[in-house]
Amino acid sequence: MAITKTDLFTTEQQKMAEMFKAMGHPARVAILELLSRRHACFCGDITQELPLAQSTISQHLKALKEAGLIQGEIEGVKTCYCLSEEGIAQLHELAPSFITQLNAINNKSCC
Amino acid sequence: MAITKTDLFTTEQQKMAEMFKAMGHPARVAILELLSRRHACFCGDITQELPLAQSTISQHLKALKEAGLIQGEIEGVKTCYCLSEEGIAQLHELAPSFITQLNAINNKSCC
DNA sequence: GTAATTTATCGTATAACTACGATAAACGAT
DNA sequence: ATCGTTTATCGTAGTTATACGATAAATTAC
Repeated sequence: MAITKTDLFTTEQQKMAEMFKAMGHPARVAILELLSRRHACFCGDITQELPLAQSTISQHLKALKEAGLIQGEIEGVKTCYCLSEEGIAQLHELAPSFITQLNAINNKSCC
Repeated sequence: MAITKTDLFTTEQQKMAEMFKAMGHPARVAILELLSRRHACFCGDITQELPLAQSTISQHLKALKEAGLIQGEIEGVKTCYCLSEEGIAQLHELAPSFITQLNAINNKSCC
């Protein structure tokens, strides 16, 4: 994130920004959609679906995991990924109300 | 964003990622909240509210503007910022359904 | 034990982000 | 015209992101 004055904002603002940032790449949006449709995926499955190298996919998975949106379970040689219950719950708790709150009424007379 | 294979994803995925990315920083979350509350702000107002330098605020405003979420109108010496009607509409159109779609049921039996 | 499979990590190159001070540009007021 | 105000941009430094190939680590299969 480069140097970020993270301690100067509220916990909610930080958490929301963290989740939004994790979703701020087309590949990660696609991964979340994939996990939502197929419910559980091995890393290899995702690598097959997306036009990116395996190592790149792994990095995106790591980013989503660090943001708490997904979780991974090692199953023998493979690792199975799925959406994280707590992470998605927190996303559902914070994001929609924030987004809904944004209203651009009267913007024709912006000032 | 560094090198992004942007043409390998759908337009929706790209647009959503672009907006999420724009909201992926606490300062920009705070700015959006501020614009939502006060409806219109000069750059100076925001600089007073947030603990960041004026040039940094200006950069964040530029990022939000390039993502289409806000707009700015020059008013004499000052510039007045407010939420963009089209941008917020697009956000409302894409983001909630995407977020709601994400369900982490049965994740106890992840695989 | 060896080989094959799967995934994470390392190394690397390039680009973007974050932050700040300093400066330029544009307008209003005097 | 000059000065003060406001904002955008430039320049810079340090950090992070994106992508890939190569390699390591762990398990399965033989």
